Amino acid sequence: MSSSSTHHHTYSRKQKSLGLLCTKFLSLYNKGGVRFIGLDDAASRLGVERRRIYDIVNVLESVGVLARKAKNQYTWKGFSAIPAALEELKDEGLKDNPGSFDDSNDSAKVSDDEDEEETFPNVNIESQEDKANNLDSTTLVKSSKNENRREKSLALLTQNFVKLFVCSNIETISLDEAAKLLLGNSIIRTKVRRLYDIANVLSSMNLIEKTHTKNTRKPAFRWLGLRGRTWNESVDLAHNSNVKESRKRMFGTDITNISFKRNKVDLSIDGQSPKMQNQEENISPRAQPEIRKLKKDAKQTSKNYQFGPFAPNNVPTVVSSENNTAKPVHDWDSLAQVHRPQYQNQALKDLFSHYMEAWKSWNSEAAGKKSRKTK
DNA sequence: ATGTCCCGCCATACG
DNA sequence: CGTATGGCGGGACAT
Repeated sequence: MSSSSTHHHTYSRKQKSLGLLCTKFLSLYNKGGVRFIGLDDAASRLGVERRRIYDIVNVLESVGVLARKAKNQYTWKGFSAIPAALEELKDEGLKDNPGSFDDSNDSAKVSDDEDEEETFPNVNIESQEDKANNLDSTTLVKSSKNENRREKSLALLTQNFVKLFVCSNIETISLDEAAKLLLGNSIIRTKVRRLYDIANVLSSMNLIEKTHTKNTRKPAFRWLGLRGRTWNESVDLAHNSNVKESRKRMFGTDITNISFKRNKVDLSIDGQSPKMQNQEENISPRAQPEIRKLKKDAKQTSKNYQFGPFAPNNVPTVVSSENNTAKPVHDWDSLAQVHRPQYQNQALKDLFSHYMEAWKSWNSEAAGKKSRKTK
């Protein structure tokens, strides 16, 4: 395989990005009727290696869009499952963070802040059977390993990343900051890299959007959440597909690449898949049957508790101010402004304390760079 | 130079 | 053992 290659430099990184791949994945399986998703099928259809599918699937599962069913098999839950998933992550996040032994404000900031400051991201693994375990050592060991494994999984990182937004009033955050907040056991650098992956797929779902910090400095991501979009099974996907991509180097004649592997195109599960999606991701549906202008959009600034877009259980009549063709109308922006960045609970305060500490130390450490890990 | 992040080696988990 | 998962990070591409 490999095929000589290295010839046509039509190669463009963007075309192979995880985000775009995720968008394709989504549009491919969001078209009604899909219930099961085989990883092999997805991989061959999207023309990528299995490895990439794992990345996507893991984060999608973290937000409820997919659910693992069995080996090589996932169940499509749809965007409508997102609200519940976020809700769950939310109180899960608020619930944990026991603080272990921190009743008073964090005192002193450890002289040597190596890397092990974790305090927030704690998978609340209920130990309801921490004592009465008839489990043989094997199980214990395995469990321990799984835990350790899981500890650094993309899925967990994703959940914690999301919790960051959903549990606080943080609206925008840079990946560096996020990585520091979500310190685990891995080096910051590695974590940031993973965060890029996560951010990309989350972006393709429009749960977040790339921007820059308030200081108009470093790039960062802004939480969009459910906004007012119709996260329902019907239609809607609205991947912001900008057509302003005529930024080619060599020559952009086509997007041809992707070597359709055509591995095993069985498609047994897919009962019907007409013409499926067109070639491009730019579907420009914008159908929007009737755009009831409604009122001026009495934004739900009222009291949705704290985060507007949390549909309790149903799907409110949508408000969706379509967008798509061009720059999405961010009037959520103003909505976001309404939210006062005030911490409403102790947990968040703590979180921010640590955040500040980490930030400062990291900042002072500055470009410590070159961790030169003894290999 | 710094920010992104693709690619795929290879350790693990699983069967 | 073979196969399925998915950490992890070198280093290429973007800005």
